[in-house]
Amino acid sequence: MPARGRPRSPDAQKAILKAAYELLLESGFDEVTVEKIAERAGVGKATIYKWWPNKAAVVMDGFFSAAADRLPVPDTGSVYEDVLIHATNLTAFMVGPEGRIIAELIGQGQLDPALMQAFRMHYIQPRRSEAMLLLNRGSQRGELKANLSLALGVDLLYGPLFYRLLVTGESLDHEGVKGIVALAFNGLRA
Amino acid sequence: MPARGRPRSPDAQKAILKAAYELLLESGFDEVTVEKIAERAGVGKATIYKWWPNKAAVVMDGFFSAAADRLPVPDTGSVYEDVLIHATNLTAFMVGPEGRIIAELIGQGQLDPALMQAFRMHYIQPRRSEAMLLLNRGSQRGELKANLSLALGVDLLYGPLFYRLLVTGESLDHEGVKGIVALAFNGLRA
DNA sequence: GGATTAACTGAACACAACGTTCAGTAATTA
DNA sequence: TAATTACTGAACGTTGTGTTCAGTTAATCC
Repeated sequence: MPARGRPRSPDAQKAILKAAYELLLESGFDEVTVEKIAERAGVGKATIYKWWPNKAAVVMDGFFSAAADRLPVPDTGSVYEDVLIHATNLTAFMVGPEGRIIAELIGQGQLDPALMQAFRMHYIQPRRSEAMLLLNRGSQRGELKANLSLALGVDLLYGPLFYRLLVTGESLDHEGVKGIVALAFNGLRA
Repeated sequence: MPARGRPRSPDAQKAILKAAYELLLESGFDEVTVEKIAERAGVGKATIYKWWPNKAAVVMDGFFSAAADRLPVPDTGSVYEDVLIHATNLTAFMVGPEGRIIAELIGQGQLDPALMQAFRMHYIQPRRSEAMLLLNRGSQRGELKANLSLALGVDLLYGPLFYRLLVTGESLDHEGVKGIVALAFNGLRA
């Protein structure tokens, strides 16, 4: 059942998302305005409001469509190694230019529940699933505490990383990640 | 050296901070406007801008002046017990009405470095200092790993709490806190 | 091909909040 | 009394949001 009238322009959609992401990367969330997105995308402002309810929604969609790649999920045979690699990759992302974006979007999310839910669904949950996969494999191999809750394990491992990114603002280099993961693992091991 | 002209009105200051905090509690950060604060405080808007650079600054100051009490620092003789109590108290705060405020302020902080720095100085650091005091006592008693970095220990214990508050949105009841603290402590113990 | 349907553009608009400015008035010290 | 500084109340400019509307374009249906 093909639509009746003029179809939605895929080019316009792509251009909008791309422009939104570029502007976000260049200048930060509250420098981005819907008018600028429209201008750069070569599109009428009304078109944007036709498909997204507000600025935050477009910008977040732009982020998802640009940064949708999932992190590689390592499989070295050791949970500890796997988690260290995964956490290191995630951290590398978070301290780069994308990290400021993630922080800003989570920040905005604190004022906008719908936005936060979208961010959880599209970004947080996938990362958690990846991590839980690793932990689950280790658990099956008997490398972890018998009745360990995987979700709790993820909280313990990744919580401190986000805590630093969002709250304390401390730097997060490779050594830092290693320290956190190592210490947390003392608690998780069989 | 008493000031030259008319002195700053302490009543006005108090009224402004009180109004800001009340509005924040009632309606959330972006429902609060400077005009509403001025109106409720019975004060000219110009007076507010005379003493604070922007809305975020007044609102945060209002929060500090209302919620400035530090958490009681327990001393049971057991680090584990002490930390559990402290973490439980902090969590109780964070899941209450104040918790939404904390999340909103940290959220705003992601877009405003000066604001975030103020929040760290007035709220985050004191909590961390309290926690480090507890850990330090335990360390002196030999209850913790020999060369444990106290700062890292705090990250491991409190990171997951903030992570849940700000990122995953999972509920945080007493059992949840207990689970996190217990698991983290496996990693910290001697 | 003509009629219909729906999307897109571009411009105008109303609205809200921010932050500024200014004239007039109040409180304090020299 | 003069000088100084703060406070009020109102007006103002600016920016960004989100809406609306007339005109145009791209598709399907008959």
